[in-house]
Amino acid sequence: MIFTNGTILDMIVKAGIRPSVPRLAVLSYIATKRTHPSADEIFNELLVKIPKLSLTTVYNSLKALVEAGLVNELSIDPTCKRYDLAPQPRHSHFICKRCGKIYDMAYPTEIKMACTQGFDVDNIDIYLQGVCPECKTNNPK
Amino acid sequence: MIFTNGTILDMIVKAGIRPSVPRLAVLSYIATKRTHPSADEIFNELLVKIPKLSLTTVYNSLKALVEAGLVNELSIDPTCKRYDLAPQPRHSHFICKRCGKIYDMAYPTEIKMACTQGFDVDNIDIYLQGVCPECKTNNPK
DNA sequence: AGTTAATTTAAAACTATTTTAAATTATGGA
DNA sequence: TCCATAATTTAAAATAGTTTTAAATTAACT
Repeated sequence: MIFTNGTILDMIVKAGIRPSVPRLAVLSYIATKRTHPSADEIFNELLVKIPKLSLTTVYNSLKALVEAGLVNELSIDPTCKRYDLAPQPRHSHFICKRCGKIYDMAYPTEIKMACTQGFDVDNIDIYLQGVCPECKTNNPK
Repeated sequence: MIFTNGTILDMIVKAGIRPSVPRLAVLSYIATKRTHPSADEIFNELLVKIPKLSLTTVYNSLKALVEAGLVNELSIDPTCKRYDLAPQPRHSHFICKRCGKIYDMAYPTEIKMACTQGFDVDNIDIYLQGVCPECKTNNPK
């Protein structure tokens, strides 16, 4: 088991889905790097270690991991879906409009959501946009 | 000027872009219906009144309106971009996971965002997911 | 070991969006 | 008003992300 460790394996097994090599590798990649990668990024990175991997398998694995509740799909990037490890402390996401990098940010200590009467709210995503510190110095407008 | 009224025309002129028929129609549609429509929805609805309209023109118009600050692009729907009238009181968006309809919701009276030091935050989008009142009664799981 | 079910794969299909280049329309000056 | 120029629209093709399909492979269970 090269691409993962006990924790990743445990997560998948406990979630009740089969711990195939691609699923372990995909979840491990998302959990280790914390880049909120796209399917394409995951595919290209894993291809180095798993030459037979196909992009469809990455999509399949992501679908299984999302359905199992191990991975969250972010829609912060208008060009493609991004993926984040689900069992994390609640947090917001920031996308830099210069470099496109996505950062974790603190979740508001309190959100006063008025007027949700009658709605069953399962989740609240908070997406911030702006310029990251790195781009402010290295990539000024 | 069939497809608009003084307000829509004024908005476009004041924003400094040319008030072409497609732009007036697109902005008018977004402003009148408040369905947070996709480019495709806008195209199909307007096609009835403007038979020569092309989908590319709708995309072009949306791009111009977004750049002019009159329209906001929402990424709440993972399948396609949705559009909302920009000069509105700040509000959140709710997407129903049963029917896909998007609702305006109140914006939090206060968001305590910690840890944004070093980041220039231009915008904060709040996307809620869950089940809308209508689906709770008419479309139970 | 053999059967069945799940997963992976490559290929093709699909959908949303963008690009291209030509045609049309609007604008501003002679 | 006419002409030149610039902006906009259009249809077609291209692109990009994702999904579907069906066959091949792999794992699980007798």
